[in-house]
Amino acid sequence: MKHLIHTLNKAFDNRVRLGVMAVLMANEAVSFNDLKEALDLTDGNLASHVSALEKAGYVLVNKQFVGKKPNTTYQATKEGKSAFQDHLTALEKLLRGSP
Amino acid sequence: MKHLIHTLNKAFDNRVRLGVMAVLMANEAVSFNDLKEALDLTDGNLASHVSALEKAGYVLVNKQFVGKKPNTTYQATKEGKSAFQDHLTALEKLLRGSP
DNA sequence: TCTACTAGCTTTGCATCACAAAGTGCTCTG
DNA sequence: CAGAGCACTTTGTGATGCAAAGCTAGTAGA
Repeated sequence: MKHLIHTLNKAFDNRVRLGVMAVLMANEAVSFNDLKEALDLTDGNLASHVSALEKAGYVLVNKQFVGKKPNTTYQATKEGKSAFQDHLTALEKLLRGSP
Repeated sequence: MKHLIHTLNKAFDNRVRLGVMAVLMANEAVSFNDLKEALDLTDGNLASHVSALEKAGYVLVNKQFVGKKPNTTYQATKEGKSAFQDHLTALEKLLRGSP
């Protein structure tokens, strides 16, 4: 008997990735440093989680120069947004105890 | 700058433990086998997660005999319920993007 | 040109964790 | 006595989280 918990997306089962997605749902594009400060993470830590989300096709990476400085921004893909929504509704269903 | 994600309870940051707590919030007492079937887990897997929650003081273990068969039931402690509620509200705040 | 600095990673290393499968000890049933 | 059910515990393997250090490319200052 398959339970709801098995439908939760493994890509989001981590607090940092939840935070990243939450920020990216609320803001169109967010820079590396803004994300890092917003979530209070070390850069390596953030980089690894973001790259995991990128590999999953859930975030889009945009490397460019702003003035003379490199600037990488991230945004959620359409897939990412809907997968995240699905994850949230599954979570809610699970937590409201209504199978 | 501390972010909400750092206030999420580590004891609950796993899908199985979320499921266990959700079931225990909805039902006063649940037996080992019922939990195992409800969540579709192997017994070893369930046992380890439940014992983690027990060590955290979030679930209460009740060993007894029903007729002649051993029967272990679990229930959420008061601490467990309130910690879980806190976790959920933190989650919601995080996901609704309203700091 | 030498040095320092920033942004954004990648690598390393360690500790933790999830999970399945197998094993254990107990009791009851046939 | 054999077998089965309950509730674990142990074992083993592979994935994960995380911090810290290292690295690279470009820029700015002296």
